[in-house]
Formats: sequence, structure tokens, C-alpha cells
Amino acid sequence: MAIERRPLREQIRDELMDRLTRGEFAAGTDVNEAVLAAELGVSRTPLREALIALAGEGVLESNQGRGFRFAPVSRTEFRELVAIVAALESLALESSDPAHLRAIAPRLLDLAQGFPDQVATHATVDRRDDEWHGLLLSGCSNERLIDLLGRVKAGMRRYENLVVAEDEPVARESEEHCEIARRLLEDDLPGAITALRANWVGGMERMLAHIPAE
Amino acid sequence: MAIERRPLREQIRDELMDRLTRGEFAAGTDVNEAVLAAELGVSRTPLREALIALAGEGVLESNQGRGFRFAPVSRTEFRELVAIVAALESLALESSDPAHLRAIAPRLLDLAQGFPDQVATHATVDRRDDEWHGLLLSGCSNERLIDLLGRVKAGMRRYENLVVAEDEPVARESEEHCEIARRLLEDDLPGAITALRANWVGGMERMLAHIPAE
DNA sequence: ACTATGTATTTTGAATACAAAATTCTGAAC
DNA sequence: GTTCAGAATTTTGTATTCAAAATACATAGT
Repeated sequence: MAIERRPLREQIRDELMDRLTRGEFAAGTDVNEAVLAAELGVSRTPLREALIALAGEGVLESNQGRGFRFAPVSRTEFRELVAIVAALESLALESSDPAHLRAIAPRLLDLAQGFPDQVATHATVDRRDDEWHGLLLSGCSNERLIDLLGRVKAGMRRYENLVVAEDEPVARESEEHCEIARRLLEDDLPGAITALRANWVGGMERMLAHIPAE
Repeated sequence: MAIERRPLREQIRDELMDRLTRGEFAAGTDVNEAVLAAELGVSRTPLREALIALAGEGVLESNQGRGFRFAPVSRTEFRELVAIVAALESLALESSDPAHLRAIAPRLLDLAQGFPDQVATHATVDRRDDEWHGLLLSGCSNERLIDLLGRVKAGMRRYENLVVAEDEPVARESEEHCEIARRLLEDDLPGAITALRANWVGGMERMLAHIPAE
């Protein structure tokens, strides 16, 4: 038995993010604190603490007297978030040790090419993508930047379950990752950063069609 | 009479940030919730909510069973924060309407040159600097970016009260702001961004000496 | 049928209460 | 004097309670 020694609010936050990723919360719907707390088997106090933390990451919105609701999605906001993440990941690459980048490049290439299976659930695709970007940023020593990226990406998870299947875009994503990895292999950091930006812009455009007009 | 219709947690958060800016909280010291709540005339519940929000912005740290403490300062973290803010402000400039930038450039120049008074308290200098950067970013339509910048800068406030007076650096800061404004006047956005980055790097270096070694 | 108004119910925001940790204090042993 | 064990105290983390605001409902009037 693993005795959890983290505050409830953090465990609850993680559980809510899991459920969000699984698509259990629709954008725009409001949270009923009593119901959710009962469902989680905790009191409203740590639940509210978790909700406040998530509101700080843009996952939830709060209105005086009206409680919390899952932030509505919009194409505009998605574009904004992608621009931010692209800039932050670029910065992370810039401030990474070039030697380390060269060292992980082969593995990045492997991962990018590795899964040509057509039948992957959306969840697995996203998990792999996270893993790939995680490895890409593994050499960044800017801890605050890594932390910040995690928060901003949490705010983007709301969009991940909007897309259903698709096989062609996955191939494109894979090809773009290969391109980045190849640049890193050749020690072409500026080229890698450009390719990374293109990857985010490309991923954004592929996603945009799936976001309902507000 | 102004009826406050914002949640207590937000009012408390703002009040704590004010006090932090005034230097009333030393880095590394821990928060006594009961004492602070009594001082503010509220219960621990909304205070803790505010503390959790501030922890999300990096102003505070929390440890299970040990509560909250004001995050210690370090040169490393300051460098990290400056790199992040520089990147985000650059992005904000890039995604601003060039016409708007040209339009505000004269006012930016005015503000930068406007205050040659040697006897300015550190607080006023910081307020002016905030105002100047606020105007610089006023044309950025990326709301999430503006919001994020606010949060990251909140985490940087801990460093502002470390510096005591200085007059030469203020002149440098002013000169750098002029340079940025001039670039904008000439419609040289890449030049302005480069100058903006230089401004942050310069400000950082001037500050570094005042940060105690960890 | 529709709107408006007043009432009941739900739900949030904040205060209080309580239990479990962590800290401080005390004193004995060396 | 120092160090350790154990009790007393403080402080946190979570649950519960309470009041006020928001919502839903029902009734009367047009």
C-alpha cells in the first residue's frame, strides 16, 4: 500500500487533470463542488483548493457567486496557447546544452519513426507526443521554464480530446519530429528551433478544424 | 462606498502582493496562517486559497505539513525568470499590430526620457518601469500571453525590493527604453525586439550583484 | 401563453472545529 | 554541557457548519 504523503489538493488536481484528459469534463460546463467532492471521497475544502490551482492554469474559470466552470474552448485561445508554448519550447531548446541535444537526437529520431501503427487511440498518440517533447526538453536546466511549460500545457489539455482519430496528421507529426531530430543530429540548433516552431504551427492548424466556432 | 464584489481570496492575494512589493516579507521566511489571517481580519480559509494561488505563481512554496513560505531568491532563478519574461515580451511584441506600435512609440519615448530626477524611490522607479512595459505591450491581443506575463512577473517581484537606490543604472534603463522606442518609431520591429532582449539582460546583470549567493 | 414577483431550494463563500503532523520545551542520562 | 526521549504546544490539513448569494420554482396578473 502506497501511503500518499502529498496534500489532498495536489492529488485531487492530478485526478481532475486525468479525468479532463479522458474527456470526462466538457468545456464550458460548471463544477458542482458538493457532487464532485462526494464522488472523490473528500471534503469541499481540498477540492476547492485544487480548483483554485487549476483556475490559475487556465483550466477553469471562476465567477463570484457562481463557482467554477471548465473554461470554454475557442480557436482564438488555442492559437494564443500554441504561440506561447512554441516560444517557451524554443527558449528551452536555446538554453539546452548542445552536446546533450546531440546525444538525445538519435533517440528522438527513433521515437519519431518508431510507431507507424495506424490503429492508435488518440490518448496513446498524445502520450507519445508528450513523451517526445519531454525528452526534447530534458536537457533544459531552466527549472522555472520547465515548470511554466507544464502549467501552460495543462491549460491546453482541454483541446486534446476534441480530435477523434485521423491517421494522416499523425504521419505529418511524425515527419516533423524526424526533421527536428535530424537538425539536432547535425548540430543545427537554429534549424531545429525553426522546425519546432513549424511543428507547433502545423499541429495547431490540424487541430483548428476540430474546435467549434464560438 | 465601494462594495467589494470580488472573492476574498483575490483581495487577499493582491494585498499580499502589495506587502511583498513593499518588502514586508523576507524571502525564505514562512507564513503563519493564523497570525496573518488575524492581521488581515479574515479566516484561514480564504487566506489559504490566496496562498495556493500565489504558490502557483512561484511567489510561495509549500511543503506537506510545513505550510507555506516565501520562496527563497537565487541568482539562478532570477536568470531563469528574466529569460522567460524576455521571451514572452518578445513574443508579445511580435504579435502586436505594427501600426499600433508606431502609434505608441512617441509616448514610449516621452516616458523613457521624461523622468531624469535623481531622487526617485525604488518603488516609483519600479512603478514607472511597469507602466512603460505595460504600454509597450498594450497592443498585444494575445490575452493568455498578457495574463501569463502578469503571473511570471508576480514571481519576479520578490527581487525588486532587493536593490536599494542607484542612479547610474536608472539612466541606463532609460537609455535602453529610448532605444527600443526609437526602433519602433522607425518600424524596425526586429531591432526593437533585439533591444528589448538587451534591456532585460542588462537589467538582469545590474540586479544580479544585489542577490545574495545561495 | 407569457411575464413578473415572491418564495423555496440549491450552491457557493467564508468561518469554525477537529485531528494529525510538526515543532518546541523539559528533564534525565551521560 | 550535550544529547536524547517524551510530553506539551503550536501549526497545518481537512472536515464541518453557517450565512449569503444565486438559481429554480410556483403563483398571480395581464
